[in-house]
Amino acid sequence: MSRSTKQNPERGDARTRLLEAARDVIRKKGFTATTVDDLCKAAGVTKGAYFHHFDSKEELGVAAADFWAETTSVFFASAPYHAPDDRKTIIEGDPAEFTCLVGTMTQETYQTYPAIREACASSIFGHAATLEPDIEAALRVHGMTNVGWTAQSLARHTQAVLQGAFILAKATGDREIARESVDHLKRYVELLFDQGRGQKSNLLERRKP
Amino acid sequence: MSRSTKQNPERGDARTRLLEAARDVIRKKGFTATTVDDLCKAAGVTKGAYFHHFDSKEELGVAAADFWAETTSVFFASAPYHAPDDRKTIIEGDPAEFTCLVGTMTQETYQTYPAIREACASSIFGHAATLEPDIEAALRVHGMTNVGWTAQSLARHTQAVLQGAFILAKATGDREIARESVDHLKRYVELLFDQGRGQKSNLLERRKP
DNA sequence: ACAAACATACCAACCATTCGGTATTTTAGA
DNA sequence: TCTAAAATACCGAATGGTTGGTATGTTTGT
Repeated sequence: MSRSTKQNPERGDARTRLLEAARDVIRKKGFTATTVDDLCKAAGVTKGAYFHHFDSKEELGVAAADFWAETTSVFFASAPYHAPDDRKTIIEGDPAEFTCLVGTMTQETYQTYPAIREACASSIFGHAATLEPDIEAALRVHGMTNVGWTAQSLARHTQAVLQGAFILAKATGDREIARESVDHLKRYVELLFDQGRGQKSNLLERRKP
Repeated sequence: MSRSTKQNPERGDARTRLLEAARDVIRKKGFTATTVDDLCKAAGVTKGAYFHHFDSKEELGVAAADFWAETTSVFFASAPYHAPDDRKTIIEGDPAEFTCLVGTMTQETYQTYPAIREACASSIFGHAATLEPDIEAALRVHGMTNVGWTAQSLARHTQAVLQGAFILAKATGDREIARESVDHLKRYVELLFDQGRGQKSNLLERRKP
């Protein structure tokens, strides 16, 4: 993929560097406020290179959302909470990693750039979907059925909390407030499964280890 | 406040109409993508009137955030869940009302327009603060102490959930998904207070250092 | 040689803001 | 109360910098 040269070892990487620049700059300034020149400067690339790789700014937005989905999927897959053995571990991890590009872009593009909105939605709900098996496994482990909510909706709720937590963090400039929301989410999940355990022992006398 | 005329009964209302236009247009397109012309057209006002009332676009952003805080405070104060009665009623109300202007603007302006970010933060946390007395009252009613969380953090968490829920709604184009997140939040609050009621001594034992 | 990857110069549309001017209301003095 | 002047509200064409995009040339690997 990379076409490096003796003179310029960066050559051939323009596309990737532009996507990384998009990830960083758009999260700070937003999609609309980020100009093509901003991206070129941040990536150390000329406009010619930019429009060689992306036909329009919209196309870059879509590519950036896809890039985000791919790169953070790697993070998701290797995250400790992806070990499907206990419900407490579902929400572990560093919330700073969730300064979500696609959440930011969604707000700006949902009415104006349908293609970008769609790519963002895929990323958000793709991530949510990776949590579902864990939640379902936890439900099974605790023998919980008919709980009044679905694994899918809880998985999506975690995404909502993270997105919202980051808005509060941006509003204050302090990420601690985001962690507090994540703590509430964690407590919620614990209560959900504690309640499940209690109900089960009530119904089935003794619970299994 | 209104300075109506025989010829033009709308005269004197330009400022208010611009703020209403800002509320509506910015929520759809975002702050940066919304041009001054957009606002003038939506408000039925000329550029001259716009810059008579607002020295800059940034100033309008601040004014719009303040306007939002004022107008939605009225809604908050009259909302049914503001009766400090029972915990279940805390989250009632129409989530569609929370298509939050200040949440949207926060994402776009937190790095580029500190004044707007500040006004948005005031609105968000001002609303959160109105929930605190209710939560504290509910804690008192249930005789709960040392619960490991504060009324402030729970109040802020509700704002986070609402903000996040709306991002998901924008991503899907379906507001039902927002309601699901609010349902999870409601369930969380119920569990918090159920636990307080059912196992008060147990809770105190476990949490005490 | 050929195509992909990049560079440079340029442009037309757009956008926030300015500014000279008019209409209307309020204020202050006689 | 009447009036002149000051203040406020509004108008809309002009401006100048910015922006996404283009046209065209150059370099590089195969």
